[in-house]
Amino acid sequence: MPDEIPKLYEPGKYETAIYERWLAADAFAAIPDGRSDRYVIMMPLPNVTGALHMGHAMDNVMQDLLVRWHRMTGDNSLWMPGTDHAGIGTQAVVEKRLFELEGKTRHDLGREGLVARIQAWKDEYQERIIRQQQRMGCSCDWKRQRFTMDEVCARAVREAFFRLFRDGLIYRGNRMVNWDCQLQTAVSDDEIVYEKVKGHFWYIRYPLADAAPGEPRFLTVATTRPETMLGDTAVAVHPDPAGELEGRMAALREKREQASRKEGEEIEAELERLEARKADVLPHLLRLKAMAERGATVLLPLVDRPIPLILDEWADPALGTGCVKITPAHDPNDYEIWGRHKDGIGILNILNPDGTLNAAAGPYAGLDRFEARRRVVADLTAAGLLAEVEDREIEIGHSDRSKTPIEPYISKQWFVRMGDVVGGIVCGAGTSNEFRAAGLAQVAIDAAGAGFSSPSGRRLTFHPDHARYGGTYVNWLSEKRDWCISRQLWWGHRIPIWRVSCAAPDLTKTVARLPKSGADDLQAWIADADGRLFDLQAGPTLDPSGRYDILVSLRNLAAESALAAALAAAGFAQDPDVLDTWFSSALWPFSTLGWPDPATAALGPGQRPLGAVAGREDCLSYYYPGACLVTARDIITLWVARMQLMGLYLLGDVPFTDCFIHANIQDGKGERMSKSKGNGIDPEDIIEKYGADAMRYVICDMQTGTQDIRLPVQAISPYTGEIVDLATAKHGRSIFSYICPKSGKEFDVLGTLPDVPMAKVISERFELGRAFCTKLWNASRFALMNLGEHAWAPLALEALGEEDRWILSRLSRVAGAVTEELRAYNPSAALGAARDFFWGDLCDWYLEIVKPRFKDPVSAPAARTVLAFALDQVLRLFHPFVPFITEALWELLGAQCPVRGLERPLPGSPLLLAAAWPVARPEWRDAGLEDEFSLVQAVVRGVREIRALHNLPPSRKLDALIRADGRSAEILGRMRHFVSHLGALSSLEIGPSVARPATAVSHVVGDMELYLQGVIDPEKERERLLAHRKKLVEDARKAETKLSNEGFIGRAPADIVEKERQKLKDLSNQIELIDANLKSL
RNA sequence: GGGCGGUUAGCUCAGCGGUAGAGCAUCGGUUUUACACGCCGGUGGCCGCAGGUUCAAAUCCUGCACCGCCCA
Repeated sequence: MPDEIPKLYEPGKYETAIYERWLAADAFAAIPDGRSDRYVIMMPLPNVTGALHMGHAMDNVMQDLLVRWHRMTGDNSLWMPGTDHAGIGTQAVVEKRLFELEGKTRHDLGREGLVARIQAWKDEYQERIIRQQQRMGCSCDWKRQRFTMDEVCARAVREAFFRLFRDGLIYRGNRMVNWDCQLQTAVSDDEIVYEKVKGHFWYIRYPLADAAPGEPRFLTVATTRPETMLGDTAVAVHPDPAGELEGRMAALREKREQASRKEGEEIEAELERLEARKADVLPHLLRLKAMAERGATVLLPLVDRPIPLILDEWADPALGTGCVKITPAHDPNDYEIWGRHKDGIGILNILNPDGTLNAAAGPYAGLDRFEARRRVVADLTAAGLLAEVEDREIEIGHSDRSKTPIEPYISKQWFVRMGDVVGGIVCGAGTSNEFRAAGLAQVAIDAAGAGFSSPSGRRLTFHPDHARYGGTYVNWLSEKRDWCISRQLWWGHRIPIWRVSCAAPDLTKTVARLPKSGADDLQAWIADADGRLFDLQAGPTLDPSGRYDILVSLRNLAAESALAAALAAAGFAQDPDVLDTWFSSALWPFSTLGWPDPATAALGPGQRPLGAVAGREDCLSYYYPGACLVTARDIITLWVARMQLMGLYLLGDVPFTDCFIHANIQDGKGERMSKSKGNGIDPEDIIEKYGADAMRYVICDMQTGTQDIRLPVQAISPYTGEIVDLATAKHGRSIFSYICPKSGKEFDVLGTLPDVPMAKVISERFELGRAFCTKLWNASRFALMNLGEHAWAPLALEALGEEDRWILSRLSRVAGAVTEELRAYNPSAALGAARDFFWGDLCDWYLEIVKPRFKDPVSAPAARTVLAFALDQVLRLFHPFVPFITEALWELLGAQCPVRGLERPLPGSPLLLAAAWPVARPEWRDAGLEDEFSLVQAVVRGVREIRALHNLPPSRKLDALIRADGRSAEILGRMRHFVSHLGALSSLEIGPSVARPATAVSHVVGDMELYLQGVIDPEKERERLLAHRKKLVEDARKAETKLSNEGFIGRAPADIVEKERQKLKDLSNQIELIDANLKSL
């Protein structure tokens, strides 16, 4: 049987079958049982926007590593998989395709039609994503797979929204958004592309309404968007222009002191410019400031609307005219200024959602925004109010989807109140974990602090650098900015609010029409324009001239079907918006487990039940809170923080206690890898070329700490099949296409050019992983070939050879080290420790030493027992990193050698996935023996070095003598057969008085000297000795310097000083020996 | 503009007070019956720059330069 094992491991032949065996055994299943140790990972749900790339592979492999390890340690382990509907992202790609392929907009399809299209897209990509994850080897419990819009998740979203709303933590208010006038929707910041375009800076003169004699009659403002003047509600000047200029200049003078010459010139020029402004502009600004202080007004041209002249530091006296127009409804900065001066200035929206001007624009109403600009400029020119026009390059944000310029636009949005609230909030209301907190953000901040105490006693820790990532988390949360949760989309969870707007006197009448039944499932508030909430009875106490909203939230679908019709009859309409995707993903750690009621969760066919079954707890109480969240840095604020505050608020406990932040993957140029940039790698391409384990191995090896990873990428030419380095290849006609250097033909890495073949993007870095798998395969193959018809029998440690005890000592050490490194979230170090043991100790030394024993009937059985045991442990240690190949070898080892162990048989397992994790055996540790072995290794390395230098192949046996005494002589004598065998020696003499034969070359190893006969090139030998001597002398000189330093002798710890003395002594001895050898050459 | 990182061998990265490391690449040697995707042995570093703290600095502190990321 072992003879049939092929020399090369071909992953493609094993991976699918092994994964299917795991699935058939339901080996990833997580079911509550009597174990109190449990390990829960909630997968950071990938978007269904597109397929996974290497960044996801990193994320998934890290999770699989942790969960497989914990499963082997005996924890009841759940890895919950799932996908995210990714509202804006998915709707955007589908709408974009719809337009490109069919020329249709979403309005042509209607809400239901579009949602059906997106659903189809989601089905396709969800399937693809799961396939990718399964090919990577992810050991998720697929029978718990969720999608954020599943019924079970939707119910949780609804319940969470209802509770927040009931507790007054949700409101509707104004917000400036990026508005796409063509698609008539708000778009997120990352969907805006900024382009430099040629534009103008228009200088407009505004008359001052009530200038006294000696006061200026005009002021000038500058703008790139003159039509927005129609929405101006103020003009601002700096409150202390003189002081500001002086301060600016003082700072520059100070900087000039230390600046380089070139910088100094620049600073000098700037100082001169400011000096000039003091003369030209400042007097004017000072007069304007005085006017502002007495409440002067500006008469807005073209519409003759009086607006106040105000004081605000945003108006920079060092720039432009020093005056700025304030258009709060159409500029984000101005909107902030409005926030600071709410009592003094108004806010005026002049745009309709389609980009035409509305009634507030007076005579310009109905014009398109671009036409309005032309008309405004023409009219200002005619009125003689256009002081100047300057050409200028402007950065303009364009919608990535419609390619039209984005407008800053005020709109009504829904918010979650993040700040502290009067009276605080109740967390975990109605649970045994109930406690009070100041507010949502604050409780999430507290949970990451050392002093946090909640009823559960758990808190959140980041790895591998809590100070850094905890800082990111706390800093962001500390802003306590309200969370905008509404999106003007059709794909997502509809906001469960019905509302009607009415005048204050009508409030009582409308409130009376609200349905009476099911009051527990209905929460209603009266809200004013700023989002302030009032009791339903508050109507008579409110400003009678105001308009108010009545907001109603229905708790669940049952309430909706019972009450929605009555609401509609009372004039209420459901809000058309959907919730931010992060709202549903924030609930992921418990919505997936059936919160608020696992017993009644609506699951898909074939899914595992969530409620209590046959004496077992329900899944929510068993698996919440989870253990670890695995993700990348950029998700800390978006998602980690939101999950924390939702978990704390709704369940009274952190959703997970540990958050492992892994690296991001960049390409060879340091750019973040993404498929849309053309530098992304599809994990399936790597798996096909190198194997899933090779990919996983390299990913684990790269995850060293907090450092992002550069992964240079290459393409496989579709013409020649050769590998093309994308960093150096010439581009074709697009930046995503390249020229194959051999064939001169063009290929494409994105698949966007229909007539150009697509190339797969890979990275040669994965060769390393493939080499490792081959090594593991072959070492196992060798073991299996030599284990023979091995009948297991117990073995006492004393019955073993020195090499046996040595490898067991090393094994015990490494089992502890791998575990420690995994605990410290250091996969690279864990893998490195296992690899060094396996490749270095086991393959390079132990296997080489025991080879002869397999032919010796006396010493073979012990060697076989130890080897089978070592291989068993190695496979277990590597399994979480490289699960497929180890599982395949486990089966072969089990067939060859079903019982393994030393003093007693190890507990077996048909599947390695379910086998027990190795534990360190302190009683096997033998530090003395390891030291002795190091000495033997040093001697063997000495022999090899001389062989290499003098071109003496191992086939040529050498005669060797070693001058050694005391302990060294004893050790070498005892292990002389290792030296003979590994050094390929024909004879070996060891002793204190061994003399150097005249024809021999000599090598100093510690306090010993090694003589090898039959070496002939004295010149090479001389060079080698001199080089060695040089290094020793250099080290000795350093040591001498140190030891002659009184500070060192006096202040360094005694053991350090002693070590240095010993070192110098050793070095001096070695130099003496080398000198003697040089002389005798 | 604010915050957080990074800069160590040709490349990708460890090390984070006590003699500069790994893998890949490179250069020799090696087809010895597990493995040439292997084995054996080399070469290669003012640890970004400038100051400081310390008996001792790649490691701690300050400043500068360059490169990233996040937020405005």
